[in-house]
Amino acid sequence: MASAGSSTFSDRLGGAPHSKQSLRLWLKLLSCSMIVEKRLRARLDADFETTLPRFDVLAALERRAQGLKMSELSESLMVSNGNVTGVVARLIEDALVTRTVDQEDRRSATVRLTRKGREAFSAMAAAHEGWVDEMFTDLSGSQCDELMRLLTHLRHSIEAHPV
Amino acid sequence: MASAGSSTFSDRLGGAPHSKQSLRLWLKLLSCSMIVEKRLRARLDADFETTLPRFDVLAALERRAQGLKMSELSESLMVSNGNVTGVVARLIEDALVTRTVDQEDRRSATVRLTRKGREAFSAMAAAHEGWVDEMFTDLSGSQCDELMRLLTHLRHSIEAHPV
DNA sequence: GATAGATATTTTAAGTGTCAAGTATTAGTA
DNA sequence: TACTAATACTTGACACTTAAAATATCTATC
Repeated sequence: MASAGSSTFSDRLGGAPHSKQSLRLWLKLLSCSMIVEKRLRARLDADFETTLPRFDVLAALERRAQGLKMSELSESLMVSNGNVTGVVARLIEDALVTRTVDQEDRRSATVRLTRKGREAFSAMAAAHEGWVDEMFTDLSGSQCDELMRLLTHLRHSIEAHPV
Repeated sequence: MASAGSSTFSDRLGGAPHSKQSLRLWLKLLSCSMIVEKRLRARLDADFETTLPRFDVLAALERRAQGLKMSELSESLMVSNGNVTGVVARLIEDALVTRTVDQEDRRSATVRLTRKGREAFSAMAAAHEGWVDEMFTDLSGSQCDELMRLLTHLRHSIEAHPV
């Protein structure tokens, strides 16, 4: 009693095939994340005249007083090396970070927050947390937990199935 | 018996305050969507020598045989007008779409898939659906449903609370 | 020590994205 | 009809993004 094509059991019960369901879920996930991202970008621009990538770099640095190498930054932010070069260059212009060539290994450089950078970031971070909290307000604590659990599961699935 | 700061009931039971929980959830959501997006971009590039924005434009057009205005495209893709201009220009170079000035209103133009565009898209769409399905494989149908339900709820929350 | 290969980063070229300003056209109105 | 305002879109300036090539430096080996 094989079913046609690649469809499975659930088809015959009127459910969409898994691939269609996955696709719809992916589009929903993407749209949620795009909307939130757009909001955050707009607020960072309006309230702090800065951008999300700049904020992300500051956030990564804030967690490490001893600074981060360029390559650690790009790995932690999941972006390319060349990308970080540009963003950091603009942060240096604004005196929010410093870039020091490592004397043990002169190929590599360490990026650190300046005092001004730390102060600017702490104001932004508080506002950022507030914006997210506001947007997520209608999710109860247990709904957040459940969503977190399912997304963790999803990430495992993604990582277990590199396409 | 007021709690300190802006924390509420749930704090005292050892849970994180809602804002921290929201923030963690947001970062998880973002990372899932970034990973999937990166995978899709890489596969579109490797298998079809194209990009996600191009694919998105073709997908929007494929649903409407009569074509879409530039402004309908930009609204449907949630990007700016100027952005669509560039992507469409490159699709025209590849003869995947046409752009026709409307004779009733010569300010506006309609973009349509060519036969070549339709054929190219249908191959890409099938592959795209397969990639997503593969990455989401470990989510059961009911987990997909639950995730979809929670994300819909989240989107309502976001839209009800414009920051 | 010289030289080959590995590593850390920057540079380059092309695409994507925004906003603001500009252009062309249409619609409304005195 | 002429003038104003609104609309649809493009252009320009800048930021972000990537992959690939280039640069600088270090490491290992002969």
